[in-house]
Amino acid sequence: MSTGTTGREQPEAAPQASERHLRADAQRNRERILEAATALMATHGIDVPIDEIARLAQVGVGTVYRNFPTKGALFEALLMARIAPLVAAARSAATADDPGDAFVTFVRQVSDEFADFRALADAMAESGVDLSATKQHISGDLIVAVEELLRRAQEAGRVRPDVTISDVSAMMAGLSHADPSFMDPPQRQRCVALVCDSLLVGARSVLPQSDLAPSSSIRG
Amino acid sequence: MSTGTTGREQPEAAPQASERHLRADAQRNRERILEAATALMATHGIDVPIDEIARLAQVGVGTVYRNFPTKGALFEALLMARIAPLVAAARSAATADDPGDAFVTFVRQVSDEFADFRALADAMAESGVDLSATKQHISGDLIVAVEELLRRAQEAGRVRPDVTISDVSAMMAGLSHADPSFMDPPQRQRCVALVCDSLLVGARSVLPQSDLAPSSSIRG
DNA sequence: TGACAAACGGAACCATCGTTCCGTATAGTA
DNA sequence: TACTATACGGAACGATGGTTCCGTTTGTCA
Repeated sequence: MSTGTTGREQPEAAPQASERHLRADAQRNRERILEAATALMATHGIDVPIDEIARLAQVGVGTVYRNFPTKGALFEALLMARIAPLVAAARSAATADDPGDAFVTFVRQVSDEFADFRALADAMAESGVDLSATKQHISGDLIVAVEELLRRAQEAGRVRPDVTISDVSAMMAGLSHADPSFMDPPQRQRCVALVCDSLLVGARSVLPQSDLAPSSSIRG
Repeated sequence: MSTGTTGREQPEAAPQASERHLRADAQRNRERILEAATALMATHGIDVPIDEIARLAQVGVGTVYRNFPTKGALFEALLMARIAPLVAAARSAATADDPGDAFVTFVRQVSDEFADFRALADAMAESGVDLSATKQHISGDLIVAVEELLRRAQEAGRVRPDVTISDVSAMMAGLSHADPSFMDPPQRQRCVALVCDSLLVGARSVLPQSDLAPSSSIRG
């Protein structure tokens, strides 16, 4: 694994990752595996067994292991494919006209990604454990990008100046709990709004209505 | 154990076992098991193997299973012992002179409990799955108690009127991620403060200093 | 002290899951 | 068509962990 260091492993489908010529069936199977793994890890997270991925992809487990040396490697490949767009989004947000709005939009985007791909939330939850070099590198990029976004939003006076990148990371990790299995989308949006309210200067969002929460609160 | 409040524990798990007369060694072993399980689940969460609990308690696994029919039952017994004081705390907070402050104190208390007893955070995280009748009953009590506390704090004008009990539950579930394994205590306190800021009316806490997060936020 | 039910310990059992191995099938090519 | 490197499938392996079983030990009481 620590060979090469060309660093051009493209997780998504990775056609050029194989310099050598892949047989047609091998190419097709690789794509099927990535598809199946994406579908299952989206809903079931990291805990889905390799056997099930193989079955859904209609290949044997051996074929999965021929493409990815370990389950972790497969997991990581999918994860990187998910994180890369977030890095791009954070970078783009950092240069937006209104960094405050861009910050909020980015937080919502991350939460959406957690909901769409449970395995990402899993990775966020178990933050710190068994991160490979690649994963650390890319998620490092993410941190750097968010740091810049945060700085801009603070300079624009939209995000509280006493908030740190650690705070933002931690609050986002908290949001990773907002998976659809026990939280309906409106509730998740309410949480995002609340988290943003806590980070922004003088913000008080109008919380979206939730199905599950009939607010019979005190409002007369 | 910073949670204190009421230091008393109620290790009632197997109803019929507590009814009939227990042999002296059986009684001692039962206590040892509860002690060992508490210690291990506090740091390692629900994932600690029964064998390790038995070893620490210096008993065989069979003895563990004679006291608790399944691992889940043992887990649940410990959990209930942790939740009961929180229910009491919530009830007492609801009648406090300043329900706003009491609300904040309670949120902090829950977060402390998550940090002190990782298994509770695990349970909060996997919210909804395989809750037994007992567990549902007691955590139902907790919800009711927090609901009352929330209502009072809203009536006092301290908590935003548009916040629901679902919001509070969800935000607390998010805080359950704040386990010590990747978050130092000051960082956890910052998160609690941020969450409270999002729920309270016009609140903007002074965030406690974190070891890991030098507050050179806007970059000096 | 002797008898016996209660309790004990931990080997064994079973299910799950990641990973490996190897005999077989096939895409690509001459 | 025949040949072979490549790829395939899935049985088998090993580790882990929850649970059961049973021969042995021990507390209790007469």
